[in-house]
Amino acid sequence: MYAEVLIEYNSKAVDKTFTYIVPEALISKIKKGMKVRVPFTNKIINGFIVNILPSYTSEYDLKEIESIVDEYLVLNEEMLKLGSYLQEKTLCTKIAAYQTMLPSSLKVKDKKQKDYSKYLEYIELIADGNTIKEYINKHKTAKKQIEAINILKIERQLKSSISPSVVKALKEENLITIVKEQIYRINKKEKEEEKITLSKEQENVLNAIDLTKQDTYLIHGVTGSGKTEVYMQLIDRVIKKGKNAIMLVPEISLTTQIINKFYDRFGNDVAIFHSALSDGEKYDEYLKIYRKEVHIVIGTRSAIFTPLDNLGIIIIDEEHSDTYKQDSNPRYHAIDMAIFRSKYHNIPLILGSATPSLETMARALKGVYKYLEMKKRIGSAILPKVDIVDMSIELKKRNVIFSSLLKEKIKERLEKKEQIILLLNRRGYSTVVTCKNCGYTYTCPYCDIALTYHKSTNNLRCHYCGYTVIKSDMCPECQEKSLDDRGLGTEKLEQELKKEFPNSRVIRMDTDTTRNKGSHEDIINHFKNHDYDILLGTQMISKGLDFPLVTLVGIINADTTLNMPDFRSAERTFSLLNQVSGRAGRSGLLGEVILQTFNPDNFTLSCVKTNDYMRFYTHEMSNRHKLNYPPYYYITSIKIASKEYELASKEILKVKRYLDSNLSKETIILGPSTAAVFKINNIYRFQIIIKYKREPALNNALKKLDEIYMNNSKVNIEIDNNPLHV
DNA sequence: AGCACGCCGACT
DNA sequence: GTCGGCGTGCTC
Repeated sequence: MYAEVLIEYNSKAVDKTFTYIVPEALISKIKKGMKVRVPFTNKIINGFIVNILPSYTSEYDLKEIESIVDEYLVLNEEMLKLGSYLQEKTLCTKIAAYQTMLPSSLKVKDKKQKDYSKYLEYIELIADGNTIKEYINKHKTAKKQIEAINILKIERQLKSSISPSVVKALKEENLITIVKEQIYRINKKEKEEEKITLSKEQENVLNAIDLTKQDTYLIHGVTGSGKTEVYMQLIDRVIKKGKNAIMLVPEISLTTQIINKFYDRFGNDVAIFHSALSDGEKYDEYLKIYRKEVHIVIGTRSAIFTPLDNLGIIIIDEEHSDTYKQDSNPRYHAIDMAIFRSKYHNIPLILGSATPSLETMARALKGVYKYLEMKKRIGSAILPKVDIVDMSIELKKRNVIFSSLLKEKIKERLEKKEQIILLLNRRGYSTVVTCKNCGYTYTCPYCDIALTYHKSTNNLRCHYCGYTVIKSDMCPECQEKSLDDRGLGTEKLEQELKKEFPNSRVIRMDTDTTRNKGSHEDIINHFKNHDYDILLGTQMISKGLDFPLVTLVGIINADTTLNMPDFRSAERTFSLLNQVSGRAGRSGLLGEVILQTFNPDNFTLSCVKTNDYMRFYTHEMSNRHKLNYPPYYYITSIKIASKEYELASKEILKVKRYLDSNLSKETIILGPSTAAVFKINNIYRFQIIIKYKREPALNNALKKLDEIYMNNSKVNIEIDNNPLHV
């Protein structure tokens, strides 16, 4: 017997199968999808069996498989197919595709698999009554030992509860034994039964979903409309049919409240997966799945690969979230993988959001996805009232950070003992130049995106098409010397807040204050307990949080996201502001939102004010149509990276020429231009953007380009299909 | 990826 | 005359 094996070297040069002889001893055990160790050149390394051949003839002198890594760790047929789909979609190596499908703790690092299992050790009495009596009579002076024996007669004890010297003595006499029991790090929670009455809208959505066949549904429900309850009802029905469910959430640490709801409802039937788990915790959760002890998996992006068989439903909450696209290789989108799996199992895929991505919405309106709507908040809660404040007027009153209105409202809430959330989305990595006086931002006349400032050359560039303009000292709009390329940060805001409201209790949540494990949860719990009055933070405060006492949301500067140099900045702004606004007034109390901006007439912001997704959608779609952006066109970005500036700029031109002559006339090839992050670690990056509606030649062209640079150590190529950030 | 082989420059 | 630079190609 022979086996085709993929070598665990993530390199294009060895991205093919190598055939090995299956030794006699392994023939009965070997399976497709198994991880094995094989001799390769002069080393023993890991590999994956992707195929088994009864016979094989070769000019090579074939070697034998050395051993099996783990008999139980087998990628099933579905996973093998999903892997090759992933590879095809992202052009990554085959081995990288399979590796991303396994949790990192189960990847074999080097020689030996580490034992991640966690145990509790118990001491049990094993000797019979007579032996014990004899022993006690012989050792009347050993008080501690006798005491231990008497306790153990009643019940076995944790090893740690008895002194090691006593244990040693009793063990030597064979009176006791030590039993190791594996435990899970994340433990069972008891179910809490509660009576649920569904709203009419929730009922309607549930009834519209057919669990017996594949369909992709979009549940478009406003914040607080009770989508989570719908998910739980669906999962409940699926489990009752004896099937399993996967639910993806954007970031678990930010959605602890949802997780807790699931624990309350389903108890120990839930396994969770996210990057903040330790390797051991991941191993335990994986084991629960492997042992078929759980029916529900909740996790972030990579949880779409959990090898649950007999799937009954896949749910993707907050489907518009950027976190579902991996921004390193392989650059896959969880929704694509979910569609593949739902088709494989012939089961429904549920996409849920208050602000669906334009791509998803367009598909829903075209009937590709089934569209379900939830327009009302549950119970007595109504959507908050949104006020827009023009900061350029406030600036003249010397209100740099807080407008008079926001100050007044904060004071009011503090007096009423209600809570406040303040959002300050710190400027991203791109340097966008804005006028502090009038809010003017440099934008590209051709691509309608913000230009990026390059300090070294003092000019502004469009990294889509390469348009360049010199930065002037004065604002081209209002002629004031007030152009600024830096923004206000959360830390500064916290200080200002304490100055302005010295008696308020302020807690800050951003990447700096949440670095430690569990700190997210701590902050959320403290705020929920009303230990603090004001929660201030970046966009991580916008997701899935439910604080009944929050009645005011302040958006310090709505322009930071609006001005990101990306064609999706309006969409992201709408989604972010809509979500954070949705944090206000979730119980009976009326919520209010104060939105500070230099662009009070901005269309996106006006849609946030009226909470009008459809108006935003229609307008933004016509923009996308005019400028040939998704969902009207697909986008693929190609980046060339090299330590040598000259070489990189020369190679990107070659790529451009290649594409020009190999792609159809209808396809738009933009650039080359400098990439958004042009120079990191002394590596220069140039990029080309391809926009196309239908381009059958594209995949082959990309594969060719990939091959050309495969063995080039000086130049690297990065290809991203449907990039999130261009 | 990792390693061997191989073909040209500056040294004991 | 040799040591070593890294470019090229191969690994079942």
